[in-house]
Amino acid sequence: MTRDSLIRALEAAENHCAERGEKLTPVRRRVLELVLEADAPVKAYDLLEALKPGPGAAKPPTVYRALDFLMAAGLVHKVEALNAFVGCSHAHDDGGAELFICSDCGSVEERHGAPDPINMPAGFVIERSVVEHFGHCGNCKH
Amino acid sequence: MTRDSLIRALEAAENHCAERGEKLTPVRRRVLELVLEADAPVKAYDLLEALKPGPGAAKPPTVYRALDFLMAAGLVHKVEALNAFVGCSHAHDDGGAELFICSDCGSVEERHGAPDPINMPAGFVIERSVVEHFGHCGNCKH
DNA sequence: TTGCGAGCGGTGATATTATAACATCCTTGA
DNA sequence: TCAAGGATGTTATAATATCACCGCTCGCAA
Repeated sequence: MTRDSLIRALEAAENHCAERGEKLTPVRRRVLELVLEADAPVKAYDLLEALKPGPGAAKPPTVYRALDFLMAAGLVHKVEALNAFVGCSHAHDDGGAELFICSDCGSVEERHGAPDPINMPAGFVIERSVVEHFGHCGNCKH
Repeated sequence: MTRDSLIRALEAAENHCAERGEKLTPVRRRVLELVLEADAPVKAYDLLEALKPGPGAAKPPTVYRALDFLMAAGLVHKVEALNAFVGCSHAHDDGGAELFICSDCGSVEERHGAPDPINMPAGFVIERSVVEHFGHCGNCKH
């Protein structure tokens, strides 16, 4: 992600939060920035490290609270199978995304609006879906 | 799961391992039994508890090794979003399953053979997919 | 101005999940 | 018998996540 698009994404995030009547506070903004800067899913404790260049080091709850907020706002997604987080420049309030994660370069592509699965058990009503595909992206193909 | 079908599942698992040139040892068998008995995803440390009625209590690596083996054999699946495990009476060597998990009663239904996602990024080759749907099953529907 | 309440973040402790590293034991086959 | 491999036992620790409590600040209304 280029410097420019990062700045644009942060502004968009700011607006997105404002629309929801919420605040993108400095901590939240900084965490989002770190997640967006990364070119791969980021671990919570790596964020923690990145946040503590000064003496008043951030503690785990700070990071997890920021991540919870950002996830609720649709600005960040959790990669459940990795216990890691990815940023998402185009916020959406719809539920989960479908993620394509390259095991070689770590890049993540996000898709939305997949149709309901076929073969769904009778009567089942989906509330939240976790869909994560691991493999090799076009650039890293073997 | 009824007592009878549990026994049949364990026998099938035994055969399945034998076909693969592997052994369903007592620890592995006991772990599989506990996972199958549960009517909801089970946590590794709950298995650990269940395994230590005696003085020679099981330690975490024991459980995780058994789970790793069972997952490799396709007898158990991990629910990534819950850090929990579900048994699977009909072993399959194909990759991941598509799971439908009821948030009310904890029941898990498993499906296979979903088509490749539409909208896949160009050139992406999927190696492993994690697909977990959370919601309400037919019996618990609101 | 004062007092209140909500939201946010700081802090210390702790819970939960998972693995590393090494020792022991048992089976199998040369 | 002996070596090799695999399975398990054991101790310790790493990695991930949450709890509970505190104090700050801001907006608002009495």
